[in-house]
Amino acid sequence: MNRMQGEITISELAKLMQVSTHQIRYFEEKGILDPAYTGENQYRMYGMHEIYRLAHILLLRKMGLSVQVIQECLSHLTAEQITPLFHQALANTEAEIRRLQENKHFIEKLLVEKAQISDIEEGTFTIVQWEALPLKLWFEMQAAESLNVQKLMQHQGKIPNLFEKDIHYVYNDSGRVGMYTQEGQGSYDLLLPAGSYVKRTLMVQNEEQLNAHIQEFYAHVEQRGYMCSGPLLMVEKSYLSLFTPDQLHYELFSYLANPEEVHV
DNA sequence: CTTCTGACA
DNA sequence: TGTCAGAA
Repeated sequence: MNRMQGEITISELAKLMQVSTHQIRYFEEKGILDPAYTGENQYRMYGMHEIYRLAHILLLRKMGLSVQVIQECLSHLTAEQITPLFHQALANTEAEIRRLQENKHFIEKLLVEKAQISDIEEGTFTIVQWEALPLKLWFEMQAAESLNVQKLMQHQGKIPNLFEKDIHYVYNDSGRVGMYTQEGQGSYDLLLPAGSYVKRTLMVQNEEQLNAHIQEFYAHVEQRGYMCSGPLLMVEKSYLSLFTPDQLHYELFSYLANPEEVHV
């Protein structure tokens, strides 16, 4: 009987616009959406005008604008003043899309690598073919050292999403080890040549086991009569521990000069 | 039964 | 942002 033109209650408005009643009251508190009037029992009532207004607020909010800015948009600002805000919103959502794409790629990579773990029996030696592998230097340290907290702190920030990446340890002859990541952006610090490589994948729980496996790798190479030259490459894939708690995943590679003489 | 306000995590 | 209590 008190409905003059078919106004609706806050919960009806909420359902209509797919938001919570709490949110509608919040907008009111922030001074961007007043009810058409408030009725006898203090109920807020809303009409078409408020519905359109709320629709606008929701659009602006989707663009990532703060309630503060929305307030200005809907009151003071001219079309010319609002336009740059939309350009900014466009740039922001493009950035967000890129972020989500990266996220997607990493998840896909995880699943591919997981499948490879299941495929290859632990501890097998294989021969693999590569295209040239460009690597970007992260930092260098002594071969006897390991990647510890201090090293991480010293060289933090240079590599975004470090723990989603394959960390390449390149042990050269001079007793130093270079820490590299795969950076495809054209510029690289080290180019591992295309060709055949002896490969050994392994899982360890601590550094002693890792060192043991490295010795074993050398021994195996020598015993089989492989002619290996160049640095030893060790690839750490820390994210694979997601599948096997307490186990660290590494791959050892060494360039193979005489692949034709090799018998499996 | 619905909404309001205020408080809290 | 969701939830909850107490009141209207």
